[in-house]
Amino acid sequence: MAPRDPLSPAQLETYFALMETASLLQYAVEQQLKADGPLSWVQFQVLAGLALGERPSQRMTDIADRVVYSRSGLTYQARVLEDRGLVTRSADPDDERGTVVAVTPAGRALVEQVLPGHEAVVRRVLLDHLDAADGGALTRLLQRLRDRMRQAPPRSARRR
Amino acid sequence: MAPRDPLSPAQLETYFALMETASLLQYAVEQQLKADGPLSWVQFQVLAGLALGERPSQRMTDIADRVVYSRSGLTYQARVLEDRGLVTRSADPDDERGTVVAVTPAGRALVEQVLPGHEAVVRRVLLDHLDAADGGALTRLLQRLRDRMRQAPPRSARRR
DNA sequence: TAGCAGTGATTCGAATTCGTAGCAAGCGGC
DNA sequence: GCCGCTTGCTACGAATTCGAATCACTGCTA
Repeated sequence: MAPRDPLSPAQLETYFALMETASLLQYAVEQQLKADGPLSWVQFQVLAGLALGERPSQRMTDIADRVVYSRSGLTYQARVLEDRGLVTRSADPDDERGTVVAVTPAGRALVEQVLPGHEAVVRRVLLDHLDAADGGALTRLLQRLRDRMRQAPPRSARRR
Repeated sequence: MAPRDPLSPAQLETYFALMETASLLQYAVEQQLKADGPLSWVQFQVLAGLALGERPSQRMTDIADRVVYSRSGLTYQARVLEDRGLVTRSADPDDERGTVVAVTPAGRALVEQVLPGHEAVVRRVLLDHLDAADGGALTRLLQRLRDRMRQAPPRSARRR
């Protein structure tokens, strides 16, 4: 990690404003998820990724990388979600080491249940402060940043 | 929380891209802070806010709101930082209920020690992907969002 | 095809995070 | 000046989070 010149105040501000905005938004949606689910933020991310995404079942490590979480932490959460009947875990037929997590109908139903209130919070806290042009610009910038960051080895790739 | 229409895919993408970008960036800087401090993300935020900001001593609740953290969680972290000699805690002379946290010289030294490597990570993961125009646009948008979100009652204001 | 490094997941223990309850001090109305 | 309510912080218990160690299975290579 070769240190170069210090960051300018404007650069530091980009960084801090990003982290601060995300923290405030996350706290706001967590309140809603707890009240309407209850679901934690990570539980919502896991469930929503399965229920709303392309693939209704995914492997543990893929989920952990998607939500930027430790694999052991995801094991814990997967058990919690399974105990609540929101997902199932089964051995991957293609690779006996792997575990495939799949949403259940109850899991889908819970996502549908919390989603309207969730979207309302996102609208109120985030989207209502962006007009169409700003929203588009912000989304493009963030998408590009996310895609670049995803180029790096995922969290699960740490040495052992 | 009156639900209105569902969000468009583009709107959902704004939301998820923001949260995902922040998560990836946070994970990256946490690795550096752990290696060079060691400091956790919240510890760094607390210390850096005191060492680099305007006010080198702040009240517990103000710090908790600034870093979007629970007050009891901040009590724990303040004790940890105090035990390591990085901050001091003392009664607020103006309000005997209050506790004022102040960085020590050792705390400042530690921030100075981790900062170059920290900035290098921020540069590599975030800033290197933004040219001047994009960085400026992103910063302006995020600053405005953050300021709007800060208009809402802070986390410490929850009912008891 | 036996050996073995690599990968997927879980277990375990330690550290942390949070909400609630409780304590102490301020503040307003009377 | 006193009571009742609020506010600032900490104590406590329960839940969660993480990394390291471990177990099981894959697939490469000699």
